[in-house]
Amino acid sequence: MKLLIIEDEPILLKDLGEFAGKEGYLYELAQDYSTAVEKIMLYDYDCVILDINLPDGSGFDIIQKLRKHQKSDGIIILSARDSLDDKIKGLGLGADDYLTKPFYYSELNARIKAIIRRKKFKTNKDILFGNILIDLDQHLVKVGNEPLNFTKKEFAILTHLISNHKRVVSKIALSEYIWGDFVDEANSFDFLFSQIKNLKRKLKEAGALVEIKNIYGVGYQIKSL
Amino acid sequence: MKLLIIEDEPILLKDLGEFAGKEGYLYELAQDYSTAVEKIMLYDYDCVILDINLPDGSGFDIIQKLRKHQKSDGIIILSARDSLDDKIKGLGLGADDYLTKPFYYSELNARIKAIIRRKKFKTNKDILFGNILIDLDQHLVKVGNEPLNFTKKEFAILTHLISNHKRVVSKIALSEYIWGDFVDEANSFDFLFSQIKNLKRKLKEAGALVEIKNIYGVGYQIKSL
DNA sequence: TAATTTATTCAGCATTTCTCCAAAATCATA
DNA sequence: TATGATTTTGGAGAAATGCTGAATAAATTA
Repeated sequence: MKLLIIEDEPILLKDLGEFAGKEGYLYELAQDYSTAVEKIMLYDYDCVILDINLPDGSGFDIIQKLRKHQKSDGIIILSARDSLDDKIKGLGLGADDYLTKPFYYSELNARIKAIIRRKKFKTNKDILFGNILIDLDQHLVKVGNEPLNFTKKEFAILTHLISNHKRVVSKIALSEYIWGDFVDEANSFDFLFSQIKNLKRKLKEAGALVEIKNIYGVGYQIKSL
Repeated sequence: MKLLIIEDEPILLKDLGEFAGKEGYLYELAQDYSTAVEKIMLYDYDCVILDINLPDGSGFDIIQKLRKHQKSDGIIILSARDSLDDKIKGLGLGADDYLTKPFYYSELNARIKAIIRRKKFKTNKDILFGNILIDLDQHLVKVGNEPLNFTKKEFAILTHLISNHKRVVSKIALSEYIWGDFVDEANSFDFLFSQIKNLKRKLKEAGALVEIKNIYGVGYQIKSL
């Protein structure tokens, strides 16, 4: 579950980052328009949180760029102005939701979760795969009826595999999703293997009816048994 | 599925090679203009990944040469400059897509797959031959409805035969396609025979309604039964 | 700050794929 | 049919890829 947070005001940006971390999201930060555009063009996020007023460009532009390039990232607009015009314009360009500063983090969080549910899993309900139940609201995974503790990265990998369960996710794509701009210096996927290992172990111990399958030389695919 | 990667910057070239290997492509590397031109004229690639700025010649030239000689290789341009002019010029000369550095490998990969689908198989959908379904996205082959595991080389041979199913593919052409500039000291096609052997076995075991036919002294042709 | 949890790194082991070889089978045609 | 060339087949060992457990580092929490 990965967010991109775009906000020029440094303190708010930092706070938003901390909020994201605490809530168990993976995230990247962008402080200006050009950084944001670069990141958006290069990679897929589950949800983009976007300040409309940036010093070096318009947030509306970013929305347009995303949609023009068929990116399906969720978009939540933050704006200081409580302007109905801005809201209409933003939603018209393809944003998914709108929040006026100041806002409560709980409010932001609720909207992020709603959007991710809708966009990434295309449902409004909890996500069920095999006997695995993902409760986005609580950032919780249940196997059968027992809650199971996953770390941030394990959770991210698991949900990413589940939302892409119809395809093989390559090691590179998975690594980029989890670790961001991924340079493979050591020519090794050791860190990915480690995460996958723990994920598999926990799933097995809990009796999950799913299998994370390796496709030799390519990547992984999750299957329900 | 074979790529030619043209890039003068050694580290990026190496990284691109590793990426290609990891994603399950066959590939060759060229570090300069003249090597690239030579390879392009001699062999066919499914997709050429091309840095526009080379020390000893222009990437635009390479595109022109390819198109002038009716080669149908897909072409993806890499460029450091985010110049609209370059993009327009490249696409005008016959390139298929464009990517600005830096880029994420998952993004590059998505574009390669889209191009190969369009160019090699002239379709945007999955490829169906006999009861064999090839899903390029997943690097997956289904026979009937059962997924079947092929190795990188088996997969490459199978798709190459299928995309050329209307003619006989010579042993030399197949070998060059799989093993690159293939020097045949012992005049032996042992490598190829080994691969064909396994390919045939897997297809047979899975009940595929195709036959890989040997044309004595020439090569192979795949036929649907 | 100390204690605890999470993430990364590494070396050794396991598995899968590739190469190479040799023997058997098949083919073309003299 | 006999002959040499070509193809098929089986399998051993090498190479590439993936997995595991333990040690260390980093981050988080108390």
